[in-house]
Amino acid sequence: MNNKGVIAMSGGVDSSVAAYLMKQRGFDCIGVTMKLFANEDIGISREHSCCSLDDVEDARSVAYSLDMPYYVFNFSDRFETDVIDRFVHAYENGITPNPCIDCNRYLKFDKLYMRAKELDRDYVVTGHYARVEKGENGRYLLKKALDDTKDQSYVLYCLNQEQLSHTMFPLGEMRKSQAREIAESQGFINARKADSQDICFVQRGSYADFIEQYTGKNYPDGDFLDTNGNVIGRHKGVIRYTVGQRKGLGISAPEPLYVKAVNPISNTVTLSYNDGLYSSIVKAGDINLISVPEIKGEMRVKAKVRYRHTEQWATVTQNGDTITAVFDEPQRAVTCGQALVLYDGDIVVGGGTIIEVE
RNA sequence: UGGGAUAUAGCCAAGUGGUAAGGCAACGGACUUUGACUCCGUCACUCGUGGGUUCAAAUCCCGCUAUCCCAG
Repeated sequence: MNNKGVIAMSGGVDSSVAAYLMKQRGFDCIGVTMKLFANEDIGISREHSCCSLDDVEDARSVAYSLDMPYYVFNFSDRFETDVIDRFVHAYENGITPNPCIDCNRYLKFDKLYMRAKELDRDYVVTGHYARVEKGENGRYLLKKALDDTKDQSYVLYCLNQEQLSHTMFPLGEMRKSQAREIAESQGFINARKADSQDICFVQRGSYADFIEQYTGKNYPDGDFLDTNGNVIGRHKGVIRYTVGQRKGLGISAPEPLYVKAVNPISNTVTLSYNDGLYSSIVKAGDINLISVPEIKGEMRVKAKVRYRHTEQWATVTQNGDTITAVFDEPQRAVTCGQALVLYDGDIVVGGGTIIEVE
């Protein structure tokens, strides 16, 4: 292991501070911004995205002030195939993707990691709020950030042992406010920049508009169904709905209605009242286990079914490449395509993509 | 064209003489490095329509219109 790293710099505060901290620790780092999508030059400005080329100047400025070499890597091909296409296909199939997870899995900790190796650099460094530690059992552990209000371990559950052993998250022990203070004291141009949010490649308008533009397809109207199969209205195309959604249904009822299921085959969307949205059994596939090589028998964990979900007690079992979680309490609007991530205290046990909900 | 009932916001709906509740939907904002959820805010100078009574009418009276039901 050498002490050379590649810092993924988005142009935001966090990755800038991460770069600063690596320098403080005496690492030899270069700053890199991944160019992930095109169409930057047609006047679309995106202030709050995590990886827009508009942010390149900020990243470059910070790298310069840290006296750190800085490059832009064009990963837009890979981003299109591994993030955008997956995103689009998911919605077309009535499931709800989390593109941030794919971007981490395929871009930051795969493509970028490979590039780092080519450059004889052992570490990929990002501004994520999470921690990596070597466990007593010899495995590298992914742990929650100390600042649990900013914890991002959920979107990192895909990292395997090799990746974790070559990953550093300098902000994992830090509070967001501290990061801002450092950026401020260093005079970083982006010290007061707003936190990023929303899907970075959806420039403006809704993700559904993006999908229609991107594919050139038209997703036809169809029926809204109640839980008995009665037609109660018309939907505007299956890609515009996700389980648990309330807004935009346009149907008045005694109580708010929510999307219970999206069925692209029949081109229908089933609606129910809030009561009908709860489920206890969640099955996930395409799993990645971190703290243990496998789950033997039943394991008590806390689990999350979406990024911003407080962990809930569950009992999990593994069956090959799938895990099944039975929650102590039914969970609301568990959605296929989102990740099921398991925690043992601060430690990420592993996770997978939700493929079945009962 | 006999009888009865009902007309309040996009939808449902309270309000029977004292100056238009509430829910749903919609819209706006907050929250949030995924989609959602949630929270906060806005949303009838007006009660089918034309008259009348009254200090005061969505509320009472008369005509008209529309819709529904029962009879034919």
